[in-house]
Amino acid sequence: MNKIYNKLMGMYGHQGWWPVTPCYTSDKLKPMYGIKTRIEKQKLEIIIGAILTQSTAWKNVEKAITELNKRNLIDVNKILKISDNELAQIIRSSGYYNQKAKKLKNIAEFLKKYPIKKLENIDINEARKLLLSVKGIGKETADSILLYALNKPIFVVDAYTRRIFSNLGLISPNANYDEIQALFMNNLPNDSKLFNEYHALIVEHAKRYYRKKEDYKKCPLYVGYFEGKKA
DNA sequence: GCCCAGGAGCCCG
DNA sequence: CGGGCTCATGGG
Repeated sequence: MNKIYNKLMGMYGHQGWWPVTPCYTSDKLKPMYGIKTRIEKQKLEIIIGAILTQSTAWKNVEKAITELNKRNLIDVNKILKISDNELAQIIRSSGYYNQKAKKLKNIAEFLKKYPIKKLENIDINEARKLLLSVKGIGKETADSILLYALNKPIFVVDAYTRRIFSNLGLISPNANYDEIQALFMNNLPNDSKLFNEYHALIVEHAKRYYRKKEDYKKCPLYVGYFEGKKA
């Protein structure tokens, strides 16, 4: 696991996830990257983005987030105030917009009860359980929120992770979420910074080699892996 | 026109 | 517990 991480890092370098809209506060431009300097609104934007990107290309999500920002809707109370239908139209570009509008309402309601500041200070397992209780938030979205918005050390598993590592023969093609997550977390140091970069690198790598099945065999990791085995 | 995106819920065996 | 279906826009 560590070897592959180092190889990906060598190929693509620091990814600096999660991509967040820069934000002006007291005439100072907050940096786009660097989780420690993020302000509350940017953390909320990450949570919203994590929901909007479910089975959706990030490019379409960016447009929706831009529309939300234009209307100052990266705000729990405002999300609760706007009608489902209006919200759905604003996030239209992200697809599944009716479902996602409801999901945003659900998370906003949840955040009234458990504000981001509170979530940051509770135990990671407890926070995960709470997030999973929200309708529309499954394991991957919950873990993305924990890692990228709350800076908690947890490994995010997605379809790309399964594709790459089953192609390499390191997991079974139908391994479930928990198995895959355990494989990474049991073989890597418990470091949110590492988990952050690793997942981002997996996505970057998969976009290049794992969109079409016929490209899987061109994956440099695959080639390297089997060459290394031979040698 | 066809395929698939940084999934999740629900229903069904 | 796992497979199949639905949700929907936009880019290649």
